Amino acid sequence: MTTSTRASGDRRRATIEDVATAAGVSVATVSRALRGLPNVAFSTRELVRTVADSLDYHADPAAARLATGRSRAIGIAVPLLNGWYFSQVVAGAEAVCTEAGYDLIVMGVTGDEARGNFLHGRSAVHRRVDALVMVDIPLTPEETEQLAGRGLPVVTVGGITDRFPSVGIDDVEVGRLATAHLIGLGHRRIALLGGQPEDPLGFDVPDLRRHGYERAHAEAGLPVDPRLLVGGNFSVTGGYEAMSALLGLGAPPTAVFAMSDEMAFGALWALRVLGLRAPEDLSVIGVDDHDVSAAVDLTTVRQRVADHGARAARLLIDGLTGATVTAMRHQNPVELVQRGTTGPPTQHDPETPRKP
Amino acid sequence: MTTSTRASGDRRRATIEDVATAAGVSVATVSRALRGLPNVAFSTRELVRTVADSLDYHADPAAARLATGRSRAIGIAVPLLNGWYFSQVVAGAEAVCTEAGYDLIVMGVTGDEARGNFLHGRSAVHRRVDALVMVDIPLTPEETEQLAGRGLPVVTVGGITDRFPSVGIDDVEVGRLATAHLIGLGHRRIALLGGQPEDPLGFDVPDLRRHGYERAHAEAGLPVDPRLLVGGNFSVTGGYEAMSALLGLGAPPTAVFAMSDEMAFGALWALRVLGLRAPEDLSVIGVDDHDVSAAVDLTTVRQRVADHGARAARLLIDGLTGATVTAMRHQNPVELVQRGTTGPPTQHDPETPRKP
DNA sequence: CTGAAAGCGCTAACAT
DNA sequence: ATGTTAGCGCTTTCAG
Repeated sequence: MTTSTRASGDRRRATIEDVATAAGVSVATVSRALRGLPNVAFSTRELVRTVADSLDYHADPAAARLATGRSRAIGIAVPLLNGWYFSQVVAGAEAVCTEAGYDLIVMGVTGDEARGNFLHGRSAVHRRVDALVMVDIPLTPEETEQLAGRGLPVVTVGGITDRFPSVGIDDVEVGRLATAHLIGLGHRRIALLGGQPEDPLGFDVPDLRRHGYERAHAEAGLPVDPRLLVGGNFSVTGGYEAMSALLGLGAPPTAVFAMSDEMAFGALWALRVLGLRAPEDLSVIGVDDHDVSAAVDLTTVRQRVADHGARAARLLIDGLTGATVTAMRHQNPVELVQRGTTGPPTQHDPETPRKP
Repeated sequence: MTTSTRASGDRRRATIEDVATAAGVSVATVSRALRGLPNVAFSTRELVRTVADSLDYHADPAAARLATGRSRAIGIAVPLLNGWYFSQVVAGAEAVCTEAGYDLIVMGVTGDEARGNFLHGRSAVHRRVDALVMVDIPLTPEETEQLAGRGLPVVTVGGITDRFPSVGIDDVEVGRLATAHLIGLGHRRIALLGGQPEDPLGFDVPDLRRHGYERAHAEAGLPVDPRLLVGGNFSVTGGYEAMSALLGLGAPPTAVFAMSDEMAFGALWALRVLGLRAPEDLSVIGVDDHDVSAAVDLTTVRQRVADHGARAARLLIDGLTGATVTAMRHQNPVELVQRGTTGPPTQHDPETPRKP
């Protein structure tokens, strides 16, 4: 075969000089004309455009970057690119960037080591991007400072720092809303599927949602049973395992609030395996309104995830183009979407429906 | 508030000159030392490294790109970044790129207009990336030529061209495998949930899988009922709608082969809404082995999606670093994962289980 | 083994 | 309105 590395039509790309020569003007004029700068005669501009087109000329971004200091690229750092939530955020950001003529550079930042590299130097952050969106990357105060010290505009999605604007939702409210829904239905033993118990640093979304869960209990004058708080790793299998464990408890819950729909899917899976059903045997509520949530009739707290990414990108691009960012926190609304996996608790003895 | 656009510690970044001066050597030596080039005294190299570190120096990628012509970035073009399949591919590519020290620039290319812009010029393809992976972007022969003419290494994922290496699966086999499974179970009226009937250009995965579906029928001596071939748009809701329509047919199918798990989820959804169940009332099989497929017990044809992206990136990076790409098509294996949504057809009158 | 210097392609003063 | 020119920060001959 032929290696695609050596393609055929490898004719040298046109440079600004080629255009200038062909159009009979100077390179400066070409630059001005093509970028829509003032002080170019209409006819000249037209001419230059035509010539440039015919030569399929486009300014080399690296050269432009070197000369201007701006790269027209924004970076987006996400832990684990797979996972519905993150891909939605990236999709939202991508749409805005593309439409604004910015490139989007995605960087997976998973684990402490990657975060170190990332924050340190070698990574793409360096001078490749004009701005950065950090999606739920936990940052220590020192790291925050360090990043801020880079002089790079940053917007976070999800987490909140005291240095950068952020976009996200009221996570406490999410937890409260979901839990109150369950309590309102009559549930008293409500399990919580959250992040890892040993979550290293302050990725605080799980904590906030748990606060909401606790608050709802407090508002209803209900106690929280700590044995009902388990980690589900925000994944389908994590939810499955956590739910399986919960169902093995002496006094299992009658409902579960999963902090993400993917964990809720895992919970439903665990129920099915044991021959149990939602909401008859146990109610399940998630968070996100994942694409397949409607398909499995999952009650959930919807958030407009793609919009988080879009707003973050918009904020950054607007800031880059001179606008002043006006608020620190950009809160998106959440909404309870009541579907079929939640209902009143059944009155049968909770001990009965163990593994058939 | 303070706009993050004007950050504080905006001290000028160290340049190679700064390092050279501080180390008392020339910039050329710094360049050589830092990039591990030969002909640098061990002690000099150590010195330069230390100084560079202490100055937090990192070569400006744009300047390096300008001088070398290489950007250490690869682009990945995907139609719609959301969607499980694409985000998996991107995740796979991202992992390889990060580990190889390449940036990954994602570009959403949806619709003809975007494809035009993309292939033409303005987009990031231009000189920003050293190589490009095109994920299921339909290309006319002319577009293929045009792209090849750019002299940019390209690898496609999914689709096959006669110009670029590609990675993917045997889509005909996927269709055959899924359909044969159903036929083996005793099904005779098997519906097909595929792409859009009016699919503009040759995004040919749906066609190939349909061929497999037809082949399985042929091998079993079974006829294909064209009324059972419907488009599901590769989305959950598309699958839902298509399945709903199928169930309204005078003689509904007893099984359905959905070309993606997401459509299969939609099909299951439609069944549930009508009070039907899989596999009792109708068997459902998908393709992908989506994260939630196990959770809903969906039988499917598994493909290692993230690996597609990883291999594509690997191929490109290896090619960039001098290796010769050895094959045109890199086929990943597929595998039937038998779960609970497929079973023998029920013998009751197919007319009976209409909407209760 | 190391240094000097010529670019890479573009932008941004500064002329004119 | 347009042209000249000095960089931007790095790599890479070519000398030594």
